Amino acid sequence: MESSNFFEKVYEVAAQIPYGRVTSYGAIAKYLGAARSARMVGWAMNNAHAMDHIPAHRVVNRIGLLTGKHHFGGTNIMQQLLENEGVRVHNNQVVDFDTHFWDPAEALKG
DNA sequence: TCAGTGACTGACC
DNA sequence: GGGTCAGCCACTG
Repeated sequence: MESSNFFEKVYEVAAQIPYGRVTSYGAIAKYLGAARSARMVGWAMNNAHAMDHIPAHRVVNRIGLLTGKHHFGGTNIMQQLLENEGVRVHNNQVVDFDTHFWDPAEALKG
């Protein structure tokens, strides 16, 4: 509701990741003013797993590595989801990560 | 209640 | 240039 909680904000940011784009845990954490709490973003994503409107597969680590793919119930579900959106993934890593990178600080700045 | 763990990151050596 | 350490905070046993 008020999104006063850190997790709530993480959900809102993650939910606004455009189609075919990806971002990093640190980027979200930094946008929320908690760059040191990138782990919390990861944990939030784990909780976001229950959220249907949270594209957690669009959130990867700072180098575009699909570190959380094992949390999708499958072995390469996360990769398939990204590839389905036009995001090339190779060796569990997003290809041209810098090109597909979506910075919430730039898109949601205000 | 205490201690360990984790979908990370930046700094240090 | 690559490996290691510490910090961050919530959840579980």
